[in-house]
Amino acid sequence: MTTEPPLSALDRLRQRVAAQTAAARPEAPVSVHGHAQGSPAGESRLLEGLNPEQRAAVVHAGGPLLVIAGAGSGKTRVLTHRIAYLVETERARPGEILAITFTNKAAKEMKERLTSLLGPVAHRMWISTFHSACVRILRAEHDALGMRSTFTIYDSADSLRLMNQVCREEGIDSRVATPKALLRRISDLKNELIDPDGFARSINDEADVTVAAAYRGYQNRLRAANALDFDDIIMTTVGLLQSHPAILEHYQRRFRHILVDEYQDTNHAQYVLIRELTGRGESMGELTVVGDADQSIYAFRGATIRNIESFEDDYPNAESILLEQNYRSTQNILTAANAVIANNPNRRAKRLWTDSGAGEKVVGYVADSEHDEARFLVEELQSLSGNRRWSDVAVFYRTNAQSRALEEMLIRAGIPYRVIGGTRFYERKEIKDALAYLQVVANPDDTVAMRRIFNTPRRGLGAKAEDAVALHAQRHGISFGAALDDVGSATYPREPVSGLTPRAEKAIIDFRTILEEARAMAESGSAPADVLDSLMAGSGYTEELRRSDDPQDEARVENLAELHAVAADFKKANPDATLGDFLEHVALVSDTDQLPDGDAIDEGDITLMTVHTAKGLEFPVVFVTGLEDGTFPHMRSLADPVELAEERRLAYVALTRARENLYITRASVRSQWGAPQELPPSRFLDEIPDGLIDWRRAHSSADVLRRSSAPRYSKPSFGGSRTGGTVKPGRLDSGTGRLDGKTKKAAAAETLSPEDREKLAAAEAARAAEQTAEAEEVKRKRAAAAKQEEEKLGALASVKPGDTLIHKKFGAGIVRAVEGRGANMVATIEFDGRSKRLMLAMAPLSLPD
DNA sequence: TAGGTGCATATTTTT
DNA sequence: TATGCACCTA
Repeated sequence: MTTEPPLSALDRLRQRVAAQTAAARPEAPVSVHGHAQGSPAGESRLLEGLNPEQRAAVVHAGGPLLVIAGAGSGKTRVLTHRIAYLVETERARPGEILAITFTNKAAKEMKERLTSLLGPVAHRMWISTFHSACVRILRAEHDALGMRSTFTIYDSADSLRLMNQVCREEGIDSRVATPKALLRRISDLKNELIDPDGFARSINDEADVTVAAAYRGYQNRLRAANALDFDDIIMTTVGLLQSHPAILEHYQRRFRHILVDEYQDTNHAQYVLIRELTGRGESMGELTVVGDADQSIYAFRGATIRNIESFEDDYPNAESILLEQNYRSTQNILTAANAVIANNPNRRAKRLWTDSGAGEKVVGYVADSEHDEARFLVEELQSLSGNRRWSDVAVFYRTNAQSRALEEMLIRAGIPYRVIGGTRFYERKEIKDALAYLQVVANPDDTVAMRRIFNTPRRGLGAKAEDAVALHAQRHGISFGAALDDVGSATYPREPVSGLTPRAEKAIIDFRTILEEARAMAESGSAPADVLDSLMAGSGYTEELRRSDDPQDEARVENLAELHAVAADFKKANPDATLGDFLEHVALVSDTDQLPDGDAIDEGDITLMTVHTAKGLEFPVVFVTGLEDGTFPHMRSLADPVELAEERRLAYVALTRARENLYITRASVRSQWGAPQELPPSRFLDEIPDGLIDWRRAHSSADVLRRSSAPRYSKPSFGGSRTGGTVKPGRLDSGTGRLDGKTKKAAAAETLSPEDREKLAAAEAARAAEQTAEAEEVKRKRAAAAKQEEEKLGALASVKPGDTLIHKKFGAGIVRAVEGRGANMVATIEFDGRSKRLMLAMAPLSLPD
């Protein structure tokens, strides 16, 4: 990102013109105004090749502008060209521009495009996500907030830990209100800009009293820890601007031009933030928002389509421009997508079209199982392999769990792939631990991080020691971290922490020393990676992982090495960066940002991701899998028309990612956590006109059996119904693309030295011997368990809705529903107002006497 | 206090 | 299926 692109003819011209105009007007160093080479006289090159609507959006001046941009209609092009055009025509200086995106990746892409259009002056613009922009403002204005600039950003896992603490300490019964549900509520409140006081005033039922207490307790603790959660970042910024007119004016003056991408995904807080920054009346800044209500897929996070739908009411003199011409997909793909989205009620009519021709039909396949679906995918990939690069292909699914079956088959076929998202790097335990160490170094008051690592790795500090320190902290109104300073000796007027064994005291003092050393390093400007090393070595964290014989811990060491590399890279890209900057980067950057950027890959891998992650991307070949009612649309949306509409928009997003070839597949039986379930076709499939689909297989085996009035409950047959096309592993060149975590491992195994390989073999032999001994024991145990289970199942197998069962913990409950069979039988049971899904084989359930 | 076991819980989606 | 928490025991 820091390397500058090579000079193009345009660049050279730009520099020459810039030199001329700079002499006349030092304010505008980059104007290419008036240059007319290769374009109609007097016309900017930035308008070339735009259709009339796009052009209108680029040149629009004056009042607020709403660009409704259908999928693939050249939205990013319009945004970047509009910004460049503003600068070129001298209506704006680069420093006056604030462009907001939702993802770091989109921001990065926009920066790159603008740099290539305008040159390095693009760096003077603020092009960032809502969250980074707000953090930047908050760090600059921390004094006005009464916070230290070293504040920590809590991710949802940190928030959850903190909420658990709140529940424990405030005596909130976590069965009445789970910490997760409380956080959900609080997040909604923050997105609506309602603070604890505001909420307390509006309470009207008993349950809200708990929420109010939790909210207040949670917020107080965040403050005490000098920390903000994700939602706070926006809400606090809005609060800051609203309560400090001088600061607000400063930013209003600075950002004369505000552009917001994906406006349909803004929530109320973000909406207000933009409104405040834009200002009103005479001095109002120029606002451009771009979005597509049909692609709003983040309502669950507080996004509201209302913002885009009522833009014209919010800004009465607004102009709207509709971009319907699609430059991405074939007409068949667009017609399919249009047909699906047309089923959503109350939407503003919009129909994408293209002049690029009908293209191929959409290919459909009905599989018997998720394995069969994966096999179809692999077979198609193999037949494509001659004329496509792997990186042309993307496979989408509704939920991350679905990637598993696909991955297994891809591995078997030797097709290189990468999974975006899933178990995120930064959510791994060892990474969170390591970051907690760094966080505590940067912000000693960060209680969540401090308590996380207090006894990690184990240093003999258990609950007792932790309680003693926490009590001391509470008694003196200081943070947990500050309380550690009072172990052994203390600063007047405080006394030393009491209630610690000498052993615990020693352990704490050692722990403190490690942190102090690291803090000294950080303050003297050491690189974050070096601070990390010092902490991991000093605390014995890496050592403990290395000694462990859990194979997972080996991967953990590798992950820590990866984190080290990330820190080193960051330092390289930002030489002046502090430890705090690194932590901020990590907190605000998602794994989605590791998506390969277009041309950076040659052969590459195929890409697997959720539909949400796919938003904003495009691929020549797209597989949309799992089109079953219950999978996509998701189970939880089936009963609610509002949620179902969001699922449909999600389907619309999925279909419109495809440029040339679109595949849609479903599995008639899919196993979700163990139990196979038969699922009907997705309603979205029915919404696609039949003539558009080339069905390779239109019915599952179960369908066929049922039709020929075969016994209803024959076991669904897995695969086997298709002839030919057996998978031949190794038939394909698996590509020289970059390696992801998985392929890397395989590569490592191949490059082992002979000695290492011998060692490996010996270790494996020893393990095998051990295992045979263990296996006997395990077999015996398993037989006993099976017998027990069988006895229990025998008693419970006939349970049906309406029956009463007794649970060891929850007491008597009424069975509401029963799913699955045999060992996988799951019952939904209602206990005293709370309903639980329990596995009959596992749960401590018994029949009433 | 550590380590084992049992069991509940989860599968939406993310800055 | 896999993970993580809560409880119990050594």
